[in-house]
Amino acid sequence: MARVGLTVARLVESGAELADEAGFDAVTLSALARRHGVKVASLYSHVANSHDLRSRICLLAVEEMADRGATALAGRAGRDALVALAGVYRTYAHDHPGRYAAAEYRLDAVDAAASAGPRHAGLARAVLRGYDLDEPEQTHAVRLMGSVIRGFVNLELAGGFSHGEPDAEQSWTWCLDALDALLRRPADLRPSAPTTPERSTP
Amino acid sequence: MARVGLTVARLVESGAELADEAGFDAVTLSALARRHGVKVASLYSHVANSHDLRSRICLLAVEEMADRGATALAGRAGRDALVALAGVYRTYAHDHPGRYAAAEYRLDAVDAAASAGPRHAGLARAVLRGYDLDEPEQTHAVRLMGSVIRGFVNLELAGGFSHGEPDAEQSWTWCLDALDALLRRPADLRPSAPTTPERSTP
DNA sequence: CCTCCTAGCCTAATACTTATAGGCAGGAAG
DNA sequence: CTTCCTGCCTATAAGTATTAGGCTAGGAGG
Repeated sequence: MARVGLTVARLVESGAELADEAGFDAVTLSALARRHGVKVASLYSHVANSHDLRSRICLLAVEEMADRGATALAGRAGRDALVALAGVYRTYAHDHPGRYAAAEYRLDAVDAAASAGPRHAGLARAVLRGYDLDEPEQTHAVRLMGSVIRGFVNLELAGGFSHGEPDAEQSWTWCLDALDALLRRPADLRPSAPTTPERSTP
Repeated sequence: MARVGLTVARLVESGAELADEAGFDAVTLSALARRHGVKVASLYSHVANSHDLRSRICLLAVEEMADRGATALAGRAGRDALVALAGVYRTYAHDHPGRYAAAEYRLDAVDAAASAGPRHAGLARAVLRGYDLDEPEQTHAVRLMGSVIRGFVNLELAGGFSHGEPDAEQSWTWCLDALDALLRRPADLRPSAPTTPERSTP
């Protein structure tokens, strides 16, 4: 097919496309070889094995998301930034479900360190600059933010909200508003503030 | 091995054990047959195919979690209930990572409907009875709750919080406290209340 | 007691995916 | 021109999924 010759980059790219079309599980060396009109064994000159291929697609997805996140965050702050960043992940997941799934692929420690994982944490922290949170709390907030976004997107993609009255869109904005409100609050709302003394059920 | 003879139930159960030991991906008909000292073809008398097997394990996990959730919720309300239910999922995920992964397995619509998915929604709603939320918002809250829990657990399991200063445990209680505070608030904090007029960045 | 039937496991065969080893051809470098 | 190296190939082998068909022990019925 491709008269250009194979390349790691090209393989990873078409692997990502394949993932988006047929699911990340469908990303197989055989399928990829077929797609390039080439024998399976030939791929081993470019990637070490199928895990290597999948890892690279994972890295690609993580990078792409980080890039878009950085772009989206430019010139925004506060709630605006929060909504923008969260939107990036959700949109990416919708547009590229296979890549998004790839991004959750279990990397080994080496790749994980080299991955753009830290960049994402940086983006989250950038958003939080718009709210004033001190150090122990800021990390908690980063994690909460990540949890909400990832959890919502996963559930939505898994069809968890499919047959709901209020459509997912509304819940999405509601959740982000809630998150924003939460982060904006001074110490009174946030935990580690004195918890009200356990009112038990009426 | 097992002199008792195979059974769907037994296969699913040992499949779940296998998942916890070696990961859900390792749950294969061959592996299961090996584990039972039986030939692969024999399994086809009990399960339709490997997807069927995995689906059943998924259903098992979903059921088990729902059961534990229901138990945990008995006699609890408000924050107490929230913490208990969330704890059930997190603990289950830690104790049975393979089953937890199985629970995210993509079921086809038929199984999905029959699954205990609705039960989980019911549990979430039970928790929310401790807070007073009216209908459009209650659904949003159910989804937010689900997102936070699932997101946090997934990230934690994926090793996302591994090298953090504040350990995951602290972030977990912080997040739940935040969620509790958020749900407890009257209309003022919650969205759909008038949003402050977009203060842009300084 | 004998027959028959069935449940539960088996062998055999096919296909697909991963992986390794080694071969060949054509262009770049000397 | 010769050499070598890159990039693809064939051949081979192992693991998994799935189907077709066969064998057997043990219970139901006569």
